[in-house]
Amino acid sequence: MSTPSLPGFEHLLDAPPAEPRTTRTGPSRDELLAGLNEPQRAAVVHEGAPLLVVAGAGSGKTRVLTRRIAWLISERRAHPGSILAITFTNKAAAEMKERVEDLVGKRARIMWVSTFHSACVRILRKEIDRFGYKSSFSIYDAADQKRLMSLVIKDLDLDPKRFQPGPLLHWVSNHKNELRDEEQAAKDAQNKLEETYAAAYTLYQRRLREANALDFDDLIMTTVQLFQAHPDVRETYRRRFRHVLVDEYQDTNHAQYALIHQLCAEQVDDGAHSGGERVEPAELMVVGDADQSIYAFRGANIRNILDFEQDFPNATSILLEQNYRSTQTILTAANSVIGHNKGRKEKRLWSDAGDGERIVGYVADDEHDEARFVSEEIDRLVDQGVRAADVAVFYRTNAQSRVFEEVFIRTGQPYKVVGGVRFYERREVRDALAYLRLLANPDDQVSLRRILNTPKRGIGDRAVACVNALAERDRTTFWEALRRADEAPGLATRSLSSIRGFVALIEELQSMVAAGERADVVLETVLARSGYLAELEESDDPQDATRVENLAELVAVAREFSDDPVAGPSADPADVDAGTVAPGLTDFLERVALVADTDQIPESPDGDDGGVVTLMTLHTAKGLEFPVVFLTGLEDGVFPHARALGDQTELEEERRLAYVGVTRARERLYISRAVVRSAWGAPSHNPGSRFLDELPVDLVDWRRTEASQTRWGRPDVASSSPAAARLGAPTAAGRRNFSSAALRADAAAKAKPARVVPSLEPGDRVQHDTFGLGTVVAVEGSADKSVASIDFGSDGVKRLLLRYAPVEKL
DNA sequence: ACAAAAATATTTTTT
DNA sequence: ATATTTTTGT
Repeated sequence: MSTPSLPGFEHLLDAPPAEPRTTRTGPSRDELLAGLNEPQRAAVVHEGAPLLVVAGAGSGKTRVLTRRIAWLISERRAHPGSILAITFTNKAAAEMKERVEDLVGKRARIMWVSTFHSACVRILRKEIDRFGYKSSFSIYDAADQKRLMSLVIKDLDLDPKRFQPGPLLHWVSNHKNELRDEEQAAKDAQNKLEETYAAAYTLYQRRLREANALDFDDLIMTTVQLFQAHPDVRETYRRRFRHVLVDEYQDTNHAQYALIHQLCAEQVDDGAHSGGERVEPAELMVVGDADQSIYAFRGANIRNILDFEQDFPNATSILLEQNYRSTQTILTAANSVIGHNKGRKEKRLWSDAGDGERIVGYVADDEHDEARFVSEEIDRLVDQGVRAADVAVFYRTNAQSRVFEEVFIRTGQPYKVVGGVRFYERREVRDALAYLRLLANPDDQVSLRRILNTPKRGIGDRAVACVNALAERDRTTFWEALRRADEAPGLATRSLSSIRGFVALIEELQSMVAAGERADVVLETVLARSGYLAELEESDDPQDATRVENLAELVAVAREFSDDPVAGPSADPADVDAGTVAPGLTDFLERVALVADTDQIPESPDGDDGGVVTLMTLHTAKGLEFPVVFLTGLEDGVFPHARALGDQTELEEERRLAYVGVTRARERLYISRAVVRSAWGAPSHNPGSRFLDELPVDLVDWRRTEASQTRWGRPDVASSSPAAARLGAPTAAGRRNFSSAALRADAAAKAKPARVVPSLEPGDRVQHDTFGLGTVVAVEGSADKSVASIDFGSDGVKRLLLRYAPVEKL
């Protein structure tokens, strides 16, 4: 047969397919099917037609997925490199990979197990040059998008009152999820307003392109477009992936659906010459549960799972209803709540684990009272021998975590907030990353402008405007214009020399990256040489101290990453496996962009200290399970969220969220609400959540009800009553600086020996790429750590790290 | 150009 | 109530 190039594993084509170890080092048939019930087994061994597995909560779908992959590899002799498994989070991907590896060994490593986004990035890094992007493209997250859109609004002179970045981006995102590009949006505009939106979309895309950047939604849409525009590329991947598995299928959006379809659907013969022989489509298995679809707000289309059988003709489906996680009490409650949704396919979870404990309910005076109840209850449970790590507290919105944190800090209960104020969204972290991104992609305008004057180096709005004018006049990038700032009309000399300093800094750092330096070393150098760290360290603001700690942690993350030989996701795993590709700066940035959760992962069960209590939103909780769960804030307006109250569709999504929450619990479930809750500023009085009424009455043991409370706003005479709190006596809470494990930045990062470190002595004349001619004043340090002070005349005396500085001895 | 003061948005949920 | 953005003052 003719062998078209399969990216990244040409070497495999030469080797005989049956490696000796496939004979019988792997698990036996029986091992792979052990402990599975009938439908689970059927799913594992299914062959051929597309398969939909409808997996109720706790029905062991992860097990089915991992066993199936192992089965494909060891029983059906599928090459691991021909398997693509899509999960919802990177964490889930890592876990799945690990479990499969446990079953079939190291060769599992070259499978593609990742999120849609990671998989697309991997494809795009390799192929996007066909669309005129550079492979070093940046990935813009929500904050970058917002910044860029703000610029667009300004450029288009739109009324900032009527056109705000948030709603605009939401609109754009919807279009991208539906695979509608800016041209189509413009064509479809029905009225003036939509025309304006489309115009913003168009300019936004142009700016992204100029910045050689893609936003989250682009990652998927662009991959789909790539496959459309270049059938040969699509064929490459169609041939490559013989088995495609998609988890959480109910949360896929249209673009993701289209991608799967491109890879797995029967090829419609367009009559034309597609060159080679037809490829059998990949075997597809999707797993999901329509009742757990909770991401419609970001474009997930529940129809993808409901219509699976139409979309993929002759598909079969398998239903998993037996639950291995929870007590029957919890399942009955869950079934009862979700049963209030209309038009769903009936599905009743059952368990043979017995009834277990009744659900405990509590009506609190206010959110503090609720938190206190939770905290005291956890104390009691711990006394009874429950481990703190087995307990989770769920809430609807991130803001609600605060009260719990306050109480836990006061009582000394160790806890961990998953998600929330994300590490990677802190200002200092974003600043540091902006430097790195600029180094990887000099066209990245958003990052460039973010750090241009951070720390303050005297490059103000005026200077930026001048440079920008130059860039526009000469149709170059902003960065290019910066480098040629001396040609910019109207630029103050002062600003010019600042800019030169900045350019020199970046260029030196770039040379470090070009030399293949480790991400952590680059990062440390950035922090030191930019003066960013120094500025924070000199400040008296106590917040800046935690910022320094956060940066130290970032360095630690980078170091850990650089030490991990299999970390690089952008490289093809086949390459990584061959040991040729070490994780680089780009890989690190990718990890950071695509992984939402660093503080993530609730404590692993090891250790003997009982671990920590986990706090998270209901959305984050999806896919997890805990022996004890507290479901808090069950009030109309909070959960279900106020915005959903008027809309039947949204209300049903909230109900599914409740269903997800309830089914996370294994043994004990607590539900609570507060009569009064203070939402940004003023307190508000919320009625109980309608979901509470949907629970079977006899399943809930109400410890305290509204009726048992005192009438006229005078609860028990305790110092902690709301009344007392209102009159001064502000709790000593103050500001909480819940810094995560402070990692000392005992720098001393060993640097690799570099090649040509010019040996200089005071008095030597040198040539610098940016500053021109200079005279060496002093040299400190030795070998590759040497720093020279060089007088560049009008540009002043610079201290340069010789290993990276673009200087030449004359 | 920068710091301080004032206005303004922000609270849905995330890759 | 807090964080961020914009305006004002030096």
